[in-house]
Amino acid sequence: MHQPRLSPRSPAPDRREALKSRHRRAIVDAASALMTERGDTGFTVDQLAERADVSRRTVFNHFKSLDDIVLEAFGTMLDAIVDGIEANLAAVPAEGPHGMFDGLAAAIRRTDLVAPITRLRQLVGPEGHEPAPPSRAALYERAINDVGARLAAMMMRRHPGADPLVVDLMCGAIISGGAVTVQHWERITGGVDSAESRRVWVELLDRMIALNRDGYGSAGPASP
Amino acid sequence: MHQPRLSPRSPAPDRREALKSRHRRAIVDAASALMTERGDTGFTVDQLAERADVSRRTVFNHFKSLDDIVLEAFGTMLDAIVDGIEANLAAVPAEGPHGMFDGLAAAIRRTDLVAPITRLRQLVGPEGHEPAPPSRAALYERAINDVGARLAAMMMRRHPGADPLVVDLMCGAIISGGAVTVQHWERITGGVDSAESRRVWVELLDRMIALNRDGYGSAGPASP
DNA sequence: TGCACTCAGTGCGTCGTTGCACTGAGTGCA
DNA sequence: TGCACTCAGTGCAACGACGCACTGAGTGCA
Repeated sequence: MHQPRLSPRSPAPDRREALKSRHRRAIVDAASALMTERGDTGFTVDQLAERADVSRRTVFNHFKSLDDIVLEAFGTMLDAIVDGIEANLAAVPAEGPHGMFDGLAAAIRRTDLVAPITRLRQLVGPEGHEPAPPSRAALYERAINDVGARLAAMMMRRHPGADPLVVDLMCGAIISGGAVTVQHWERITGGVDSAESRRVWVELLDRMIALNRDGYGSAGPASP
Repeated sequence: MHQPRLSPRSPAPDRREALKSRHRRAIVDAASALMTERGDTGFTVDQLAERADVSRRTVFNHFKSLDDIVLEAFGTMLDAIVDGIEANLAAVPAEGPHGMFDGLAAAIRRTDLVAPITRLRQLVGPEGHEPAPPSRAALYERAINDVGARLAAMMMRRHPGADPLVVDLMCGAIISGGAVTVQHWERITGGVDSAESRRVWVELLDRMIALNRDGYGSAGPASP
């Protein structure tokens, strides 16, 4: 069932709509609260329903699955990532045939991706669970895909004449690349913030951006 | 539909019951608030529903009529009257064949009936509406009857072996007599509190009690 | 006195919530 | 490896709230 996100400034037309919206909001807010308190997404439907003050059946009347709720609860966090990138896009004018990509790349260089992506990975799969169980990995994957989709929507708004396929692929690649880069950066530096670890981040990010800019055609090892 | 009064100390067994109780309570509380604010019972169902945050249909799902709600809202006030009488009953031991009546009479002499009955009449029918419209008069009548019923219930608890018919008649007579006495007292004194007006009250109350104690057989004018 | 209006109260159908019993996946343990 | 348990998710029916159109009583006015 299609659930449009309700704008806070458009009150529901009647009491039924209001109740429905209120319950949906309460469920998402409860999920956020439980994630914040526990530091992970491993709460049960019963705990969520109790916290939201609805029945567990009602939870599934509003959402298809627990993962859907968690993703919705991630919404604010994911929006913050995209909002940060968008703010930096405005600061850097992009020109020339690669303007869209170069502008995006410049904005990403200026945006803190480490903190939110690290936070996301912690919530979805706590330390010591490498590799994450398939269900947790799938949730993380969906969250990253969601950021890509939101980034694409934002880029389409800024470049209305752009090819939607290209924008979708580009944004998906950039965000997935960002996530992989964070992962490598953590392996190399242990996730510790320092002048050296920031240098490593810039290097890895530049490589990721360059590979995405120029393509992977010559990405393999040199032929003998 | 029978609606048992829910004790605050017995939470509803499930969410449906809880919701039902919550809405019923909200309706009664809203009626109390509106009566207090307006100084009368002349609010509309729409105003009540809005204040209680339910639909006007829901109001009639819980109560048969607006008057039923008003009476329910009077509950605290009416209970206070009976509680006051009961407290004074405990202070005066009643002995002898007329012990029950004499004890009740003594307690009533020590209880302030003027304030609550005056308050009740003001809420039900504001000044300048004498005689009150039939509908308002009916509401007042039901409220007075309700006090009588509560008083009878309390007296039965204190005198388990008493004849229920006698107790019902006695309590109804005493309370109705009290209301009539307040009315006469107001006509004579204008409702003003003073040493003289209190003397008049005691005189009228004594006459009412004596008539009820001894019956109305010789109540008419003396034969020539 | 008839008309227009307000408001209490109602019947009926829809909607969202809820209770309950159930299935199946995943997990831990003997 | 089989069993018992937990938990996500589901189908179904009942319940309470709600929306809506309606009726009738009461009221004020020309």
